[in-house]
Amino acid sequence: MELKYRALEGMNDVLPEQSTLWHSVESRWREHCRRYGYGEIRTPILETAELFERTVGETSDIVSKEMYVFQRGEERYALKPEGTAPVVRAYLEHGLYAAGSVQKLYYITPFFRGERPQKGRYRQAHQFGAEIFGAAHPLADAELLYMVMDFFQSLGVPADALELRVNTIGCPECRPAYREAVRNWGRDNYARLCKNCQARLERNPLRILDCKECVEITTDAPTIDPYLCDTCRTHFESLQSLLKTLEVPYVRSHRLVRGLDYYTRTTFEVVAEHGLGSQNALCGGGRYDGLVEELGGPPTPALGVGIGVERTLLVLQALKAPLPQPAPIDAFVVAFGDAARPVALQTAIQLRHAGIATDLDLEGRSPKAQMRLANRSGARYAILLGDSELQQGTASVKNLQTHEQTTVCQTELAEWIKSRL
RNA sequence: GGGAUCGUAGCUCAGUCGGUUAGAGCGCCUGACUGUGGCUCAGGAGGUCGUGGGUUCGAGUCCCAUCGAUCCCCCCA
Repeated sequence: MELKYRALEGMNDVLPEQSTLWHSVESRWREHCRRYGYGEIRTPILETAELFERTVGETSDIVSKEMYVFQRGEERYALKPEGTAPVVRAYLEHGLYAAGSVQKLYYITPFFRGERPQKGRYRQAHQFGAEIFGAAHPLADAELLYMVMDFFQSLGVPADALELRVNTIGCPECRPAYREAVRNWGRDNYARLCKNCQARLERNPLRILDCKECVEITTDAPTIDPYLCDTCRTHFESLQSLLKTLEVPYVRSHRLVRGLDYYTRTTFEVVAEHGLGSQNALCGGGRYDGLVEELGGPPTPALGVGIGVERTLLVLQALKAPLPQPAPIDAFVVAFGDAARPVALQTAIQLRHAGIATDLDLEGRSPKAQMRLANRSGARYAILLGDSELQQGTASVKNLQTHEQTTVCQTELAEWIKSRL
């Protein structure tokens, strides 16, 4: 069949078979966040493009070449390319800082990036997010990291299938000096750097550390530790000590600098060994202590995480975890003869009102075909209605597993089935 | 944005050296059984071989272009 319309490149439909899995992971996330004291926030898919240009950064790949932007009238809009900026915007817009103390917000959102699709990377993807506002203490970092690893464990992903990578990238106090140091090192080693990194040198030298092509060369690049200010160093040290106390395994990754401009101090990601191909980061996040103020709010320390839903699903799939099956219906109503068809519909509705998942043939099919449908539906009971049942005000109820058949008064039908499910 | 591989029925795939009317399994529909499913048997529907062009007496098969899918680089969830 030649298709006139198909889903756009990198955009996927989730069919009923798959959506059962989505539901189970989504509800797992909701329950998990509830236990950790989070409230849900939902923000629009569309924001003014400027929000992301200001926060994610004009030079970042996400904004400069992947963001879906369009104009309508005077306003430039963007489909959200990530989850944090809109939440910060909403946090300010609704004065959530006025509630005092710490605010914890979680969400499930689609996001959009115009990249070439590959395994684990799509143009519309979905993200579980969690953000903490107003907590400067490393306790917040530790709790967030623990929560993330705890989430994967609750999904049945064994700890040794994952690697938590943690780093600090300093703050506006101490990072400039480090950035200069990396830049100077880069100038000294200019000829050895790849083309990309030569360009990065002036614009965003820290990203050189993240370059796969230059891995060999950057092993002797300066590390941030000697440059960290007292506050940043203490923060990072106590986070690491807390992780040890909580027995969260992690590795220090000097290369983890992240591609979004708003990060300060703690950055982290979780990579999976199996199931993800080359896009192996399951989640990423960090601290963004300057972002709220940058958007015109009061100085507010904050941090957050984004977990890729599709990638999580791929990892689960690779683990061969048993797929959650959609719950079958409870009853299937079969009409023998045309006179019974309206009664069958009424009966189905009556059972549904009683909370019994019920279906029936909607094509006027033969009894035999209806029985086939009943069998295929997975229903426990077939409710058979024919002339004789209609006359007596009864229904023949057939248990499709045991083949047992009983006559039940139509008025007692719902109760009879309910008590047996 | 660059690259590699792949496009035959709803799905998974055969299809020889270029040769007559396009094949299987699964799934779907009907019947055997006029009011009773699964199993079995019999029959049936379903294809512009992704699309367009070219080579040839002849193209699913060879060539070119194009669209799409998958994966990789880049980047990131």
